[in-house]
Amino acid sequence: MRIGELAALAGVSTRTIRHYHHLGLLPEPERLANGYREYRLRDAVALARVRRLAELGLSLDEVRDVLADDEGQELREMLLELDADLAREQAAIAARRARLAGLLAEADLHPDSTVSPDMAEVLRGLPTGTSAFAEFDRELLTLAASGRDPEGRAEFAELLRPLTEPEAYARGQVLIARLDELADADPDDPRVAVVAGDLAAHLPGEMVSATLGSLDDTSIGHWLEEMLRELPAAQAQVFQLLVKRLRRG
Amino acid sequence: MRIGELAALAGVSTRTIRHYHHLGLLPEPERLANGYREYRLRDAVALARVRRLAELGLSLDEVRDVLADDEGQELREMLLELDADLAREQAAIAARRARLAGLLAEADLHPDSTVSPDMAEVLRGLPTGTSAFAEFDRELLTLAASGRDPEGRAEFAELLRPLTEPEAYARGQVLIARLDELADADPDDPRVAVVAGDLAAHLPGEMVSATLGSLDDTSIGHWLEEMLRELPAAQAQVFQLLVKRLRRG
DNA sequence: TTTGACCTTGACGTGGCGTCAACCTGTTCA
DNA sequence: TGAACAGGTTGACGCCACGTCAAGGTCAAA
Repeated sequence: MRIGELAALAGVSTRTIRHYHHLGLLPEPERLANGYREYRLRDAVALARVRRLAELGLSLDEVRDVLADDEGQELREMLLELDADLAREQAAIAARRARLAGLLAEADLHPDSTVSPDMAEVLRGLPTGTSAFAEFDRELLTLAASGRDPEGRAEFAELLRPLTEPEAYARGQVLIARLDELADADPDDPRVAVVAGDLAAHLPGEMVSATLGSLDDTSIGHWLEEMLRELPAAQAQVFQLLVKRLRRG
Repeated sequence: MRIGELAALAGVSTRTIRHYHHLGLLPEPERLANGYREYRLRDAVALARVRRLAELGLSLDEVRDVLADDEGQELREMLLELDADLAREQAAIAARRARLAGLLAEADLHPDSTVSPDMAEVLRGLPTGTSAFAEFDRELLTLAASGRDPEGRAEFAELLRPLTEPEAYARGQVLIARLDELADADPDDPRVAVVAGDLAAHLPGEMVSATLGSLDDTSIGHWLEEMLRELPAAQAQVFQLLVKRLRRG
């Protein structure tokens, strides 16, 4: 039997067979006078064994180990380990499909659909285009949300939900406008402290405590520092004062 | 923010970030005077988007397509396709785990456990070591079984089950011995036809019809021809006669 | 005689980075 | 001051299970 026949019989490519020879998974058979490999029944059986193990999901290295191992011990261990791997993979795929289902269920095809549906709703509360500060806020929130797992994002969106209600929404628009007015102001401008105070009053209590908790994580605190450097000095100062004020209670 | 900080923030390696720059998934940020990349908030947001899409299972090429696409149309298509892929993968993994469970449930750790449990039982009916013909038969059966899917193997083993019953088992041993005696015989030896006839009578009717059906497949017929060339001439002749006789009814 | 189907070896491509290597920069500690 | 150390830079190879050329040799059929 020549290599093409064996390949057709086993349902693999000739390249695959030669690959297995190269890896030592399959012994090289006799050669005919013209150099062609001449396969016999035992080669077909050996190839079928390799394929069965490979199709179970073992790597070719593992297949070699199993074949080299005369007792079934190693095989059993590998199969157990493999089953555990597959179970994990299965769970991961299920989780991904769940997220996908959530995204697909949303008819909303705005680019923001790459954040979770809940977050999309929150972000719509921010004015677009007109306000540099709102842009900053949007990015901060998007980033903060995307660092969490799906349920974490839902919780996060829940913390922010009070800001989407009509009354709070209107106050939020005003605050954003007042922050934008500080774009060119001095950090010592008296309006800075006032806005910081109003902002502190505006934010939902639960959100504040959750945020302060995570700010105690030094890496997140450091990261916020970095980000504030992108804001005009007075606006950054608002945030500094805000954090101080919130920490005090 | 430098690359290490961004990497820590996003939960990826610096290598990953540079890789995304290379692929054009992430714009190269400004450089500091020393050549270091200086990242800003928008880069962190962009990276988070790439990661979210990649973690959903899109390839990086697909991520690039989605990012380049301003409407959500392409994203929606990809997500649908992706979900179908994941569903297929899920089914494949479930099938593999089912096979694994079957193998693991068998306490039998003999090397033959790489064939299905049913087949292992059938193969135990063949004498080991003493008979070259039995060895051939074992290989043929193993190969024939391994070319099928799990339920196909179960059906196949079921066809062969009559041969494992005590009476048929004893007759089988005798037939194998008689075939071994033909190892050095001439193809025209009168015993050849006799053994072929007894063999035809011995094989289960359902197995015969199923086998003849598949032999009409030219590739399988050709394959059997190849395999018979490994047998001593008289034994091969037995098979040729057997097939002729069975075909006639 | 030519075509066409097969075979041979060898080498590069795939994806998503990990992991060197070889070098530069900037801070910190003795 | 110097040396260590923790960053950064580009570039190149490694991984896995083969797919896919490339550049030929072999053999049966038209």
